[in-house]
Amino acid sequence: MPEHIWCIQKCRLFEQLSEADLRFLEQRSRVRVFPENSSVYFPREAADTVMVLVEGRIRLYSITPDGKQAILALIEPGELFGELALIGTNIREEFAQAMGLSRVVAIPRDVMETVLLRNAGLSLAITKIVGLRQRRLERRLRNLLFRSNRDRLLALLWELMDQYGRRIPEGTLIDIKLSHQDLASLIGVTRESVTLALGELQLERLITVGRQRIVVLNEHKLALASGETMPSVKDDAETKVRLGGGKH
Amino acid sequence: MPEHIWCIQKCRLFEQLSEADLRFLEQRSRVRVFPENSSVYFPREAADTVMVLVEGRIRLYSITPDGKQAILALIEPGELFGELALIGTNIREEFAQAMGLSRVVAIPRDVMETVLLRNAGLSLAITKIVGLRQRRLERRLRNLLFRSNRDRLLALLWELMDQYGRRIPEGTLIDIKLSHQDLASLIGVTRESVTLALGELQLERLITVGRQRIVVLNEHKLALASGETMPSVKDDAETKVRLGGGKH
DNA sequence: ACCTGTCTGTGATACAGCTCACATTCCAGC
DNA sequence: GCTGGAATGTGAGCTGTATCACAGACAGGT
Repeated sequence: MPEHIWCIQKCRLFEQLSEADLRFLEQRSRVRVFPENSSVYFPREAADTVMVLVEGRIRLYSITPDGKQAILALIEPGELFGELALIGTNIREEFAQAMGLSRVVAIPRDVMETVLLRNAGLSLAITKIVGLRQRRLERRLRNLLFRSNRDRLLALLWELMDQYGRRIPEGTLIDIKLSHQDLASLIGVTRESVTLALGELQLERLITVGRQRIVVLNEHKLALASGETMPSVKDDAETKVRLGGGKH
Repeated sequence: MPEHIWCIQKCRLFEQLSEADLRFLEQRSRVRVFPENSSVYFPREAADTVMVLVEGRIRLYSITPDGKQAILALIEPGELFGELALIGTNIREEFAQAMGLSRVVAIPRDVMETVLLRNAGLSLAITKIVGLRQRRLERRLRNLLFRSNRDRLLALLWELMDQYGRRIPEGTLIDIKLSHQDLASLIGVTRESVTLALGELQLERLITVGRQRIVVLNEHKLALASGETMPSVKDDAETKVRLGGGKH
């Protein structure tokens, strides 16, 4: 009962649960610790637990046929992952790897389901979380489709700034250690291309780069460049019909 | 009370609701009909309703800065969409367009939330649906990252076969009308490239193509080619560590 | 049966990005 | 402090795709 409860309570998700439910969860779930770079789960492994990350950072990725790593998501403390165990899926589809020493609570599927059925509020909260993740995915998707190498990187920086940005005197520090290779794996380009593009952006005074360290000098310009601030819409019927090459 | 109830009940999602809740939903939501190619909603529009598609088909897409259409998802009857209204988001981020004459039930956010809070079961069901959609998105993401034009198309065909496949004598018909342009918009390549690649696949006797009509001749070969059947895992510690260019 | 607009097919050309092959810099751990 | 491995920087090809510019085929409406 000691750290379990602490871990679970720490996650704001569960704070609305009753004492009884908390204890129930606590008894049935297990805390596991993963050293840096160790694997939390693999594709094809049985997916019978939902995971909550307590501390550390998890990288979800898959491997393309030609051996390249494609990062699907980075999980932060307090976040849920492997939650697809909740839906019927019985095997995992990606790799999950600890990026630093990580502590994880694993909740069996049926336990989670029971608690959810008893707590409509929690259920709703989870729906919202999954929904949020979905929105992130959709954004990423549209930032990959049809976009140049450079634009993908800009969009990624924008996203990262949103999530990990921390104000410092010079500008906004992206407060997470990612190698060029990691960035590349996030947007589906080669490591060399990232190096190149980062160099260019630095020349343009948009950012400054150091080893695993990026500072955004001008948020506004980045926003513009990444196309993330939607243009002030002035869409009359005309515009709509012409847009895109599709059939309209 | 006439067709409303009918529409809502038809959607299996809601079949577990009590009479009272059904009536509540029915009173507060509105049915709307959209002619072919009309818009259901736009980016930046207020997102205060969750939509359920009763009949027709909806295309969710966004427009890239250089005017290309990127299709995020196709919605089928019985499916939920615009569900991000449920989470805090207050504006839509994509275009929703009717691909054929479509009938939609629009449920105000607060109504939906009320019903969800009263029905943990429904809540769980929705979580599962959103989860499913998420899995689709993740698959798509990894099928775009690092993959050649041809492989993207193969992966897409596989996905479409899964979803719209119908057995006919010659093989499996992909039972949905999509132009080459549509396919292109789904995988982020040009229309010409799709035409080319489809031609190749036809030469290889993998598929036969007609106007807005694709028949998969050999599912098994397609599965292999699309890389969707994971290779029989034989991952010892060795393999794991080397895989991908990342830092391990 | 027309005929108009959408869909499809095909080439010539340009260029962005990948590949491969290194040199260099940095940091962590002994 | 060294020093080995990871992270970064840079260049010379090559190749896959986008672009552009058409021409033909089909479908649905009048």
